[in-house]
Amino acid sequence: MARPGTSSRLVTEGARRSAATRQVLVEAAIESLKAEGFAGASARAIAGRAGCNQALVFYHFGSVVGLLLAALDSVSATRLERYSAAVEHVRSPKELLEVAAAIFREDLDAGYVTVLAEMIAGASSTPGLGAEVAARIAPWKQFAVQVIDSVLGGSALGPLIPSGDLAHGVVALYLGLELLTHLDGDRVPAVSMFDHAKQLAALAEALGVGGLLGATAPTPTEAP
Amino acid sequence: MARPGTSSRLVTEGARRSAATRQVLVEAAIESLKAEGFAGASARAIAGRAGCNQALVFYHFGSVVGLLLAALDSVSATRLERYSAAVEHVRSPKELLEVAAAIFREDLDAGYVTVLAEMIAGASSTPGLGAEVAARIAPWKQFAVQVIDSVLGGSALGPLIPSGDLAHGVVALYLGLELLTHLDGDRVPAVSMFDHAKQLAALAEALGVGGLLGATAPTPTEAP
DNA sequence: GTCTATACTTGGATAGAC
DNA sequence: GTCTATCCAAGTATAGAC
Repeated sequence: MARPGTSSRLVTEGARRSAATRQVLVEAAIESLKAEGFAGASARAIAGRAGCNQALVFYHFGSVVGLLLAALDSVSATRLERYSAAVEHVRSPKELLEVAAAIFREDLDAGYVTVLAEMIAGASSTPGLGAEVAARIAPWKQFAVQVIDSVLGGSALGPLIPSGDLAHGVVALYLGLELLTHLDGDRVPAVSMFDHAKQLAALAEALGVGGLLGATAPTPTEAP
Repeated sequence: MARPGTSSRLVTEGARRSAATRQVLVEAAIESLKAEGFAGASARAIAGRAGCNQALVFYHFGSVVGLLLAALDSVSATRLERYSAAVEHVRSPKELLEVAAAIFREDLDAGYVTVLAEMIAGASSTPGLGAEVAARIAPWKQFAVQVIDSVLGGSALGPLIPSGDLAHGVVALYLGLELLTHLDGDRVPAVSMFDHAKQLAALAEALGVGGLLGATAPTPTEAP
């Protein structure tokens, strides 16, 4: 058993410092990917932002790519947690679009999806990176499938729209919008697009299409 | 005035060689962007593919970025020409989706849009590149607006769906789908998505929604 | 116009002092 | 664990021979 003496305290001290350094490096890597893209996210650039030495990148993460993947992991975990909380009480497609618009605005302002897009685009240049990135995108698509199923699943449209395909399209649209917005810094078109989609959903709900969409869908398997 | 003698012949010969070299460099740059992405598209890598010397990149295009922009110009011109020819006889949304699906498959197989996506993602790393790339994307969006207007313009849905926003979304979706497809080399989800969209369009046309979409819309301003 | 050779810069990665 | 110093590879860009 470990005594709560000097040796143990020292080990804990070291681990704490190490974790802190890893943390600032990951955050600096995220900033670097957002500001300078994959091609500009060098060990030196990242360490500069982190305010620590370039050699630490390799000590803690083995390689620059290793750090970038850790950054992607971090963003992915943070955002998926946020998404889950946001859609928890969503029931109708209209509500979903409203929540999605708000979340998207968040992502746009914070540049989270840029990290994803840059890693995907940069994956071409490093052998083996593609698979790593693909594995980290899978949860995003999985989450989209789950949400779409829970909102459209009980409705008449459910069988017509394969959630897998729709989720693929949603993730793709998300990536594309972020790329375009980041390019000229003009988020107006993207935000405007979401606003009009919300209006259309509201209109569809008001018209007879509401029945098709099944605004309040209880679990269909429950009734005998 | 230039005589059609030896001197003139020599000038023409030189110009011909020059144009040919520029051409193979541009094509090699496209291949390089497709295979190794922005980060991997160096002067050496491109010249290697082109089978000529690395110094020629700088002689003909001033810089690597200059060549990459020329490659983007080439792809953009080629594709827009192709798109224009393809949609020439399109009248209904259903027809448009069918043509779009076929064209998209072409783009996917040939990797044309990858060039665009890589340049957008790579623009973050080079100061000033963003504006150059943005200017070269404008025609794509402009084209999308024009097609959407011509297909939906005369219908009842026209005023409900702002073509500018929709075009922005279409371009974004196109970019995102290409990124995802290129990542794992699996084009099935994207193709499947288009197929289902086609089915939905056909369904909507068969149902009463056909009136809304206005399958055959003559120019409304013609009748007094 | 094209090539070779080269100067210069940046970046990945490691060794060893602290 | 962190820093300094350094090696080496790769990339941009230019000068000058052909």
